[in-house]
Amino acid sequence: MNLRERKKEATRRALSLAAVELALEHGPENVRVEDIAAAAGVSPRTYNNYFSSREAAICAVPIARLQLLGERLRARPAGEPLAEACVQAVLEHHLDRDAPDQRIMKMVFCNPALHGEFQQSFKASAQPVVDAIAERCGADPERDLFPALLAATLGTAVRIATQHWLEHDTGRPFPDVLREALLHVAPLAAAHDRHRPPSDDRTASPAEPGRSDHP
Amino acid sequence: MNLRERKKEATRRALSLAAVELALEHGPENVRVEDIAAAAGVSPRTYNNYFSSREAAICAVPIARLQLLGERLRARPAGEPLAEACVQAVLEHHLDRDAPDQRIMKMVFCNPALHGEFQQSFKASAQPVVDAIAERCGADPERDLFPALLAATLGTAVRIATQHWLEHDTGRPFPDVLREALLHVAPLAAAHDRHRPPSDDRTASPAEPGRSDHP
DNA sequence: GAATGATCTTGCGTGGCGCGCAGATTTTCT
DNA sequence: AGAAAATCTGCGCGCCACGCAAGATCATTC
Repeated sequence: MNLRERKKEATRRALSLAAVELALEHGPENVRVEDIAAAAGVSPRTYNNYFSSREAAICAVPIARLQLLGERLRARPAGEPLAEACVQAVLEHHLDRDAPDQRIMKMVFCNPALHGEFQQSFKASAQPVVDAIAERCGADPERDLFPALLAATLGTAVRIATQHWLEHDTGRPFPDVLREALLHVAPLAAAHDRHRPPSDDRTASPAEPGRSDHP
Repeated sequence: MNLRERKKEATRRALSLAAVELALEHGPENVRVEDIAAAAGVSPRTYNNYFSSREAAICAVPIARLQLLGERLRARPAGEPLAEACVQAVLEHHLDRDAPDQRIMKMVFCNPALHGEFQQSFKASAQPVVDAIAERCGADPERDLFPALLAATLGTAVRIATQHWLEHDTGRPFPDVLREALLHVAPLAAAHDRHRPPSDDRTASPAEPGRSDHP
């Protein structure tokens, strides 16, 4: 890779990292482009060469992780039902590191501009996830809308879990809430499995949504 | 109702209608606040007393219809399974009038700023839908996250159907695509029914997602 | 290793937006 | 009718995205 390209990627990274940092600290509305640029050590005009808005800079961080989710999904054992694979991959993806992501997600989901940018970037960058799903259930992501639908629904589950966890602050830990949301949407994948069993194992639906009484 | 309140609502309506009209004609980016205000016959400053952004003004139109969806859902026969009720209500809701809504949805879902504003407004204004779902399955929308999750997932299905229909332009009519997307997410509701059967009828899952070969 | 061409950065100017403020205007209440 | 409350509007400020063109930096070729 060129020095040029490395530098470019470095400033891009510095910019989005600075944007997230400042947004987390002062709130996304109270951060000026000027500050982000200064924190990354470039001119404000240069900032605009990389991102066309504060929102895009902030969302670049969680969006970049979507590629990882695709890999996690592919890494699930081949015989595993689609629903189980999705639930586990998403859980892993949100709980491995001590996750600054949780604070970021909160911020993104609570701000209209951020949320919009995220959705838009999601549509563009969730292709790895869509492809992984499509591969797993032998569908053509171009003709069949199921893979995109499942990917989007998983995103919805994460979003609703986050919002529910933030607003109705019961004492439940976030992983619990996220897991419940994922188990609720799992039948969507399970139903698809039931039409084309992944291998020869089609005993029972792999995951049953737990009623809100937690263990 | 006061003269004052009627006038206020009238200008609000005029503003959002003008915003949608102009956005559809020239594209949402090529419409200035000044134009919207002029089209509605008020000062630009007044526009900002009603909506804090172009996006909010445009989204006010489809958001207002969400209340109607809630009513449609309640109007479904009491014995009907949740999944079937949801599918039918959403289909009705998108296909009754010749629907300028379709063009509006296209515009909203393709623009990041609009989409974000829509999601945010959705969260606030989908309460009628959430409540209707909660009532139908005897859940407390405050404690149980299932109603909000189902409502959001239905929204996701509409969105994905719209985007899929717009981008991969196969010759299929939109209602077909929408119906397929809804049938795909129906198992989410069906699974919940299976835990608490709505009445005494728990024979079969009410809707099976059709494979992509259309009739 | 130096020259040339491609690419990136930066300063400046322009057009637009969101909103606080305060005076004029309209509506409501007594 | 007159006082009080709510609303509309013009003005000004700070912020932002972006086009343009000059300078700085890197890649490639000889």
